[in-house]
Amino acid sequence: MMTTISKAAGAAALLLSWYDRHHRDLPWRISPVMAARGMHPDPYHIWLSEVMLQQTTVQAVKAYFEKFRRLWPTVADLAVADTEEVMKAWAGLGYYARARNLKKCAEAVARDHGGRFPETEEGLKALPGIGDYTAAAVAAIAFNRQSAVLDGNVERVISRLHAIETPLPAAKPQMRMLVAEMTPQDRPGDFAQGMMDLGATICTPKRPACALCPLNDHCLALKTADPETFPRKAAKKDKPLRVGAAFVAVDQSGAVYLRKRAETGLLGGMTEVPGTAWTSRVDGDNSIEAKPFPAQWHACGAISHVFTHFELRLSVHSATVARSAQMIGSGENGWWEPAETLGAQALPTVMKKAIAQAIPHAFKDGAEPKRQVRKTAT
DNA sequence: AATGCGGGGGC
DNA sequence: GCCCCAGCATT
Repeated sequence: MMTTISKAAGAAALLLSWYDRHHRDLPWRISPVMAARGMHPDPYHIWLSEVMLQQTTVQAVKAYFEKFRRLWPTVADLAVADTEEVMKAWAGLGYYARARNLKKCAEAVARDHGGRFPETEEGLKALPGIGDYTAAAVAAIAFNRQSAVLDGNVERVISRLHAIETPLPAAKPQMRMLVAEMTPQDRPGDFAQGMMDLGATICTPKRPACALCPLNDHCLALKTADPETFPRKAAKKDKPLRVGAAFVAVDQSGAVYLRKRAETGLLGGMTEVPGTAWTSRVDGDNSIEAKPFPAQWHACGAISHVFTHFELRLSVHSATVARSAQMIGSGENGWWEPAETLGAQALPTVMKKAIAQAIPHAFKDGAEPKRQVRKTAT
């Protein structure tokens, strides 16, 4: 047992040394050099970046992080922000429950904790949108706590170091124990970030650069097996296909008719154009009752979009509609959005695709997804 | 323990 | 195409 502990401590020292030399420069990060001069990370920045980084790449997060920091410089600013403005700023980043919980969390910190984040894992995890990973990461990075930080990168590194045969997610408790054993009392935050940087740049899913790895002499998978085959994972299910129709109504000024989706579920709280339900049946056609206005609707192709658990194909229809036109059905909570401000709405990517399909120049400055030229929805 | 929940980049 | 990404909430 003592041998195991010493080995872990030696590996941790190597990892920290590597991090000092090879860490990435990120907008929310205090470099080891600056930390040595007494600089501390802002817990608000660490929390904000960690929530954005949940299942999201560093590259995608950078611009959003800067935008949020500019719009809401402190957690108090975010706590009093308009939720709709937060959804607009988050649009395109995905997993929109994160944005709703981000706002709730900021409110809870302001209301229940005097505007300061709790410094313990337990206290952090009690907040909306903060789970095992984020609580440990914020505690370690922002508050120098010796927390075991386990994300997808660390899972890969640990599974290879120990050649863990148990597939994920069953192996997580064992991995967490091994990370806890390896996490140093000194600089736990840098250790966590170092492990994640290692997983992102050296210990990669495909073709890991083992020759450059500071831990290669400790890696059981490298000695006895093929590191690339770790971590073991349960087989994943196939994605079903769903189909539907979307209706892009444009008035004489170029404004587009939009409406708000339900607060919960898929794309919860985000903005959309009217459309049919998305069904798994390819034969049915319920597009008639979903048209928002009586008009000369004309089919203008289809778009395809892949979500986490299904693929969607939407046939897109467009029409020019007088703003005074009689609506079909009732209970619509929609509005006419001017063309100039379309790009600033809380439109998820699939909706931008649909609008761009109907109005090729609807979005300027690269906000426009690639126009898809598919002719049918099947 | 399993499922729902976005979007983009790498290969 | 497939895989993965600094996961969380809910059942």
